[in-house]
Amino acid sequence: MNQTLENKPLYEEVADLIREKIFTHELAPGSWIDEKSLTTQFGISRTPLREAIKVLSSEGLITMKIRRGAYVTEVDKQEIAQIFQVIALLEGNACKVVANSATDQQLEILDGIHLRLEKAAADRDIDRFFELNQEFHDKIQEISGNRWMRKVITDLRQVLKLQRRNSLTKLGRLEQSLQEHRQILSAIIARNGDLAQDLMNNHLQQGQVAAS
Amino acid sequence: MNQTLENKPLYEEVADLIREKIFTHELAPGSWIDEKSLTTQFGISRTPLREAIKVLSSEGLITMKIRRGAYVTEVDKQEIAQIFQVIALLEGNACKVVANSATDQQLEILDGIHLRLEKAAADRDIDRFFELNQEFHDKIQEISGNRWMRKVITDLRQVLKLQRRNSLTKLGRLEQSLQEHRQILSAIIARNGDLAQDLMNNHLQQGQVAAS
DNA sequence: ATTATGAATTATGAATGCAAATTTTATATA
DNA sequence: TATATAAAATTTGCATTCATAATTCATAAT
Repeated sequence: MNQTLENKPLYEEVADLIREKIFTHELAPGSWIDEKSLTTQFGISRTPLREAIKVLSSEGLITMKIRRGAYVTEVDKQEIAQIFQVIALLEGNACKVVANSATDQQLEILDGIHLRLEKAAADRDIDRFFELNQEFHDKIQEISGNRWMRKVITDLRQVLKLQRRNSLTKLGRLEQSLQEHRQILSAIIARNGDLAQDLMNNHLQQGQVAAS
Repeated sequence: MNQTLENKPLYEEVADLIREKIFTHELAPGSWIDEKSLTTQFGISRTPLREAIKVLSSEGLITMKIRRGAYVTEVDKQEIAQIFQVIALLEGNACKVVANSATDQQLEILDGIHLRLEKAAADRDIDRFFELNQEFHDKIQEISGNRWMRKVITDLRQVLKLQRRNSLTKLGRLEQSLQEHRQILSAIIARNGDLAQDLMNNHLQQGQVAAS
């Protein structure tokens, strides 16, 4: 009966907080992680902090140097390109799976998200656009149903977020991106798996170019 | 001048040790990780042990339950299939890249590994066969040059190793596997990227079937 | 005999303590 | 002034300690 009501272990909350700091560049790539500073900032001891650092390290967000502390990972352009390549491959495949095997109901949900995405774009509501853009991609992965692929994509996207200038930031690219989403969705609804795959793959490769 | 000669931080060594225990099923899937037992076994304190556990947890090898310890992850058949799917997709792509852009020298190295693989198979040297099989796959990934793809594959392969009955264990499958490697290598050497991709993809999907 | 209650034990999560290594600062030497 | 050296301060890695939650065990009630 006693369902553990507890929230989260402290080290996970701390990991979340540090992730935020990294993504906002309050902790910029290459910068040193000051344990003492963070413990006083969070009002905790070093133990859960160091556990959090280890987690972030194995996620690739933090790089540890032996006996000289932890640093925010720096990713160069080439690595960004490599990560995009992997994500494009995986999300492309997810699109194919969705096109080939999603239920009509699922496609309706996807269509709904896209509709709201169009609306946000029309309203020039950038934040909402980003949010729904993410939701669109997420939903495709969810429908495709491969938990592990999803985990991989999530982890890699996280590493991409290390760079400040993310894709799609330019308004022009936004318009282009929307156009591409339309095509992807059409291909999926038309049950054209191969086309959907190619389009998504291309869509993500485009994003990479825009980011550089 | 002072190149840090130090080996590894303790928590990493401990993580390696626990990984071994997990792969040999000395710590079987679902079993509880007894911290006290491990600390006495390794002659260390709980701090580095718990850091190691956190790392293994974010690798997916260990699952933490709040306030009730860590357990070796159990993966069901469906998840194994999903992981295989992702690996097949990635390694297939790696093959394509290699076929399309490897230097002749690199192909010779690959050919050399395959030769030794044939030899091991002829000698019925199973251990050596496994080793070289792994090396063949690794080398393809190395040549394809995508560091992040490699990391993803390595991590996923690790999770696959949670199940005892791995692919290729049957001798019959070994013969079949060798045959498939031959074809893959041929396609690569023939610079037929699409074929190489399909063959590798298939090769890995076959492995999955054999594992079930 | 079976279930419920509470005390004793054990395990987890987190803070603190300590030794060794690194970095910084101060001082001496060329 | 620039460089080398030594002392001081900081930081890291790991061990230990402590509070609280979970489990086990013993006892009592039905």
